[in-house]
Amino acid sequence: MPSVADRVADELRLQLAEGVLLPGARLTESTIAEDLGVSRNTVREAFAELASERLVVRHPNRGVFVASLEAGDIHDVYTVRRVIEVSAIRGGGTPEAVAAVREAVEEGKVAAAANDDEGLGTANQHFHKAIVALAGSRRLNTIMAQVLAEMRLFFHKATMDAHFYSGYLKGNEEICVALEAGEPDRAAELLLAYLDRSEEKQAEVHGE
Amino acid sequence: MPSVADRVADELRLQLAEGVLLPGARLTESTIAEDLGVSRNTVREAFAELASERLVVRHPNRGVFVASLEAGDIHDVYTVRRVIEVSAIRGGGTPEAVAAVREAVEEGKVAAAANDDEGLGTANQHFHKAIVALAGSRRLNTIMAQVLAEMRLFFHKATMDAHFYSGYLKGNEEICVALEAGEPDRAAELLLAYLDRSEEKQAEVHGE
DNA sequence: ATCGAAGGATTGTTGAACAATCGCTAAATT
DNA sequence: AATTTAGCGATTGTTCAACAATCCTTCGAT
Repeated sequence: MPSVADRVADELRLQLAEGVLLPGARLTESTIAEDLGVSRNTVREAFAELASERLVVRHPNRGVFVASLEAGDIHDVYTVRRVIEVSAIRGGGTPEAVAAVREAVEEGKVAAAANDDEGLGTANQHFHKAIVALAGSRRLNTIMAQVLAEMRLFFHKATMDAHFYSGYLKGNEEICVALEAGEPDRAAELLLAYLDRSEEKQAEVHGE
Repeated sequence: MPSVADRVADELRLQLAEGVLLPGARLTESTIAEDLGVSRNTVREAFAELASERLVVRHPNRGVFVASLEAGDIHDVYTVRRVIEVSAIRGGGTPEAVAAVREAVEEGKVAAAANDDEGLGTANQHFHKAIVALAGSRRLNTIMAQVLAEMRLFFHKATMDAHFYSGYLKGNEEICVALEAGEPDRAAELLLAYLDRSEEKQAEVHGE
């Protein structure tokens, strides 16, 4: 039974992920409390949760705002991803963990066949989540989950075209094959190149 | 102007770091509110902050308890450290960042000369913080800070002897030298060995 | 001894209140 | 006219008091 504060946080997370709440938007305690039919205090607890995930930033005495990533933040996020994902993949991982990676790749193929852009995006996230899971660390998994949630925030502004995603799809397949072939170092190289390309694209789309 | 909730969180963090509050101990909202002269609601917000840092765990409807690391958690924490620290040191880092590593090493020497065990411990933490800072990522820095805070929690139970720390001291010096010599890969090897040794020791001290 | 039913304590949540602070507007000063 | 100042309104930060929900324990019944 999740607490009310958790449900509020979930609802807000959803709205953030779906782009209902755009970066920079202000979240007023009272209106959210009314909208969701909860107390202001409960909203406050939810805010604390979201703030700890960097999805939202608190300006003391001014309110909380949907986090918006600056150019520097994009590089920072990709630095984290390079460090974590590349290390995780270098370790190889258990057969089950590798199977999960494969599963994410297939999920992407299905979405691509169905022309489901939304599904392609989530499949891609599942792929990277599975990559990190190779390390078998609970803490790394949650760290990665937070980074991915943070990235979803500006994916909306950057709404990349379908070709972009299908490019990812092919790359993921290659990485997965290298992994399955027992060549984690090669997989790591491919992943690294992928991340560099992705960051470049993001920086480009995100302006200046 | 830190908010009251922040100050409460700071105070609790302090007590956690100093071992006033031992792992597994229960934190009752009302008593803490009284002790610190704040509202129960404010204590609640502080708890949310600490929980997000894993210093404390919430058992729904039961209360919050000082986090206590199980054997599995120790391995997990060291996995995170291996991934982040080794990657960070492999990148080499800017001269200023390397200088910060050197500074932490010297800090340790001073503490050792003064027979200051406490100081030796914090110098060691500064060293690893500086290692991660080589990557130049704000996010990685805060992640590392949290991991170190988490580790401080069970350092008390494990109160390692002075010889243990002085062994660290020598290792840190070697790593630093390798870094300064422009051999980050060798530094990474040393660091990795260090972390493995450290984990082993921790697991040993922590029982079973 | 086992099981189950009160009882007490603590958390989860609400609602209302008030001080502190911020941003804005309009008046006042130069 | 431009800039400073003063005041106003709105929102946050914090407290307090209450109550429902939940858990742990104790006590009693079988």
